[in-house]
Amino acid sequence: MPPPSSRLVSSAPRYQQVAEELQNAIARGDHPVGGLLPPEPQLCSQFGVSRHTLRDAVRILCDMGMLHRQQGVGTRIKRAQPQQRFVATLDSLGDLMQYTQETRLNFLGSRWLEVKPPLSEWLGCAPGERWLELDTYRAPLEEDTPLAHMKVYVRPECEGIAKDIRDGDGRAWIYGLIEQHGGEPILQVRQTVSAVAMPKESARVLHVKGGSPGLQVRRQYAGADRVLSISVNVYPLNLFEFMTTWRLREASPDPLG
Amino acid sequence: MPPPSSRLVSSAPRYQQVAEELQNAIARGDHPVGGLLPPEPQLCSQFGVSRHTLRDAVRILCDMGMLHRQQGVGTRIKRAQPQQRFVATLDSLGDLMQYTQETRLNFLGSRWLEVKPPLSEWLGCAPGERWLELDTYRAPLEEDTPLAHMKVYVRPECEGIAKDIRDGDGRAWIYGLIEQHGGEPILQVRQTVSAVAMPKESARVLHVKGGSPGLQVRRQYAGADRVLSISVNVYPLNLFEFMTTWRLREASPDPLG
DNA sequence: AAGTGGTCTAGACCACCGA
DNA sequence: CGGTGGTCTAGACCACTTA
Repeated sequence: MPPPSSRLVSSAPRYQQVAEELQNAIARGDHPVGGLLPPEPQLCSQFGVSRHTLRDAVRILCDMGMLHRQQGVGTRIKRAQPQQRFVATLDSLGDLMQYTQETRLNFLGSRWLEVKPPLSEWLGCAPGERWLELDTYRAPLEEDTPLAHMKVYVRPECEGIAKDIRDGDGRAWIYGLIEQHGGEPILQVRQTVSAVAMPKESARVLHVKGGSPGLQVRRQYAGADRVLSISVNVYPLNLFEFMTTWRLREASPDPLG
Repeated sequence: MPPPSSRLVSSAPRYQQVAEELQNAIARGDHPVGGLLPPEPQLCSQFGVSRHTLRDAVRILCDMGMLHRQQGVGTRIKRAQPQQRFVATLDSLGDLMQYTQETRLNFLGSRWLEVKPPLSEWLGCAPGERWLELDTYRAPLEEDTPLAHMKVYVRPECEGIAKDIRDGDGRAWIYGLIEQHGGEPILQVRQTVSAVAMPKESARVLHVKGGSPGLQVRRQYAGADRVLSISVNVYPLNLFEFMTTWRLREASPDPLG
């Protein structure tokens, strides 16, 4: 077997070359979407590489979402083109609550309620279930001008959160409290941003006119198989922007650090 | 060498165990942040695994952003805790313009302007530069009720975009047009969502009252070293929600498919 | 039972970096 | 130059799926 280099053009590692050739073959339609790739041993001999090298190549295409490997079955072609081109990352949800550091969470009250649509849909539960509603607002550390009105809905077993917020130092972090009281890790967060006409209740808290423009940010915190909690934030005009940066997946990993 | 299993508790693959042990060691401070991990051969004997298995383990921690490998130097500890816990992905920006399929982009007009703040900041250029402003709106395919008012700002060399939109079939896709005319791939998209009081101009286009609540979605399309274009969308109340789902990085890759 | 991908080993050579 | 991580091979056994 000749050494892997000694080619003319290619200086790229063999597994990258194989990945590229495979990608081209799939894009060309040699392997139809939905079908199975030939077994690894066959591909190995076809490309003249060891199984390990081939698997490194296949891994790349899996990461790009084109292939899906399943033990005992085979490698299925999911897409002819790479998906997930853009990726956004969060450092442990720090960005989601970016200004937690400079603000304080204040307790207004809490009450039990039987949820109705659309709340029940947001919670992923049947109408009529009992959840605890926490009424809070967020303000700068030294002032008391509210920046946001927030309602949080938690399951009965997380009732203790209310006390933590009421008696805490205001540095509480909904995300952490949920994991702590629910005893279940948060695996997924879904965030929905929309425009709202300021509801009366929020308007009163935020000292703005009812019906004036506002931003509603709804966050759904989910565990393995159920919604653990949701929060609904309302921000007045000009006080809040939500920014997300998407990077090309292939691009160098975070040039900023 | 005993077979890799025959332990009591662990059924997880050895490389995952090693990754976990390494992660714990780093979290404990055995290997200080900023320092170098012991060389791979040493770690191999320490964990009693082959170099390949060890490298699989190290790869996991690299993916979690805790380690950084550099050929000829070593493996440096970047963080004691995993970063980038949550990840959101976009399928080639399909979600960003999710309803492109069902709507049409309509041309209203275009004009040259010398940009001023805040536009110049959004464009990442000096005030006074000349950009082309495209005025457009988006409506359902069969109707003409506008769903969104959109302004797009492009560099002079992308002037042709105006013609494409005006004379096109309305299925044009800003993202694609920019890459096509600019001759430069888009590497990053930054999206900023905020509440707005409906500007007069948008209000007229959207047939709503000026000053009524609206959602502004600003998108900055950037190439390798400069902003290629930005678009500013304004949506009326109740017609648009922006949703993002963040998943735990370690979680299984997209249970929904 | 046969065939798939998943894991692991032992050993080799290379490209790169810093002293 | 010596040591690092990067790549690659040949071969082995295992876990899983399907029939």
